[in-house]
Amino acid sequence: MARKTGSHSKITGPRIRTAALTLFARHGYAAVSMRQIAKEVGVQAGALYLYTQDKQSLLFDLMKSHMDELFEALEQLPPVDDPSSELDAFARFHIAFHIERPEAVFVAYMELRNLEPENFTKIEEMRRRYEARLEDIVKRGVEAGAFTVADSKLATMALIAMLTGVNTWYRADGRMSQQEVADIYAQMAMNAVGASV
Amino acid sequence: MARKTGSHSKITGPRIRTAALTLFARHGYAAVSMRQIAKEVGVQAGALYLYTQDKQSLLFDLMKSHMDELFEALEQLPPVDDPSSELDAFARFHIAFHIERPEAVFVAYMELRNLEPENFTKIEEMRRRYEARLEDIVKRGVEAGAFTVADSKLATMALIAMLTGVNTWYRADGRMSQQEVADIYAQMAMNAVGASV
DNA sequence: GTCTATAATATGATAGAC
DNA sequence: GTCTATCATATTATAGAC
Repeated sequence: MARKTGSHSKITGPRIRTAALTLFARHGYAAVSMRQIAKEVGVQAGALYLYTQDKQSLLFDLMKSHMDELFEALEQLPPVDDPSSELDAFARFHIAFHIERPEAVFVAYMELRNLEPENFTKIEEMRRRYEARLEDIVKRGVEAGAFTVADSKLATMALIAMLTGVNTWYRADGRMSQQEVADIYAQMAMNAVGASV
Repeated sequence: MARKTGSHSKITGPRIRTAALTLFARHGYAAVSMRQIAKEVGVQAGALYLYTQDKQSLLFDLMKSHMDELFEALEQLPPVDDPSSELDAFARFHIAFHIERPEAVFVAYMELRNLEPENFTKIEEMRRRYEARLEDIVKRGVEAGAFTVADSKLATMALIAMLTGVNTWYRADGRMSQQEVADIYAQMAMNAVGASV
């Protein structure tokens, strides 16, 4: 496996992805040109096509990787017994995961409409699956008499929106630590479904 | 004030705004061309510039109008005495207002990053003012002993995110009426801040 | 693996005819 | 008030040199 002079395939690929993620998050997919991405990486525009089939693939791969990471991390959650502990753990997990990668979260949500139909379907399906995980917890809590909600589906959507909303205002250099934020939001999530803590 | 044949200034202006709003919501500001908007309206691209200074003004005017309408509607809310009733009324107002104009809400949030700096500042200031109205309610509720929250600012952000989240899934032809949704969400909002209903 | 050059096309905005 | 034509520029993506 001889390496040619000037070859950087192991490093350039990830740098392109990082630059694209940052630029897409800041200006939006449609507003960012391949030349901007190339400039950020320090290569010419043509070189990008050695690492991605086209601009759309670049976006899709970023969103797909984000969702893959989300599920991978979710599987690491230690199992707990009662629904209240489950919801508490999920809330804390969701906040920790999302707060740590604001750009990816932003792109995953904001750029859905810029995905071509079949790519959109794939990402939507993954998002649906993730929400179903939370809905399961809510439903089990209701069945066990631990939660009081008028509608499990609506409660699930309300919880997801509330928890993900942290990303709109949280700053690492703000007045609160990630831990404090997670504590407070987990409590509000529990309250929202009428759980006693 | 003679009117020339073929003059439609009274009707074309609003139609341009409507078309732009729909297209911006569906595809994003950066992805929509002036020619697309013109085609939707049924005029040539050049004619758009009789009604808007440029593409950026078109976006800003849409967002500004949306925020103006929001405040106008908020002022119509009948005053109530206790903080619990105030929060209940605000939650119902917020959902009703946002659920009725999904495109404007979507654009107002998603296209913030495509506003030029001074336009961005103006819209952000209005958004901040709206959030402050809710924060006031939360704070008064805490002082009155009606709510139990760890932090008023975080509770406010959590409530706004939860309530606005309705727009991500609500469809007029769905299984629930707007009234049912408002009832359920208002209840969850009250729960979240530990209010007894 | 990266560059330069370029094809093919789209863009925002304006000028001038009607 | 609207249209056609156009300017000046930017876009994605590819071909071929090194």
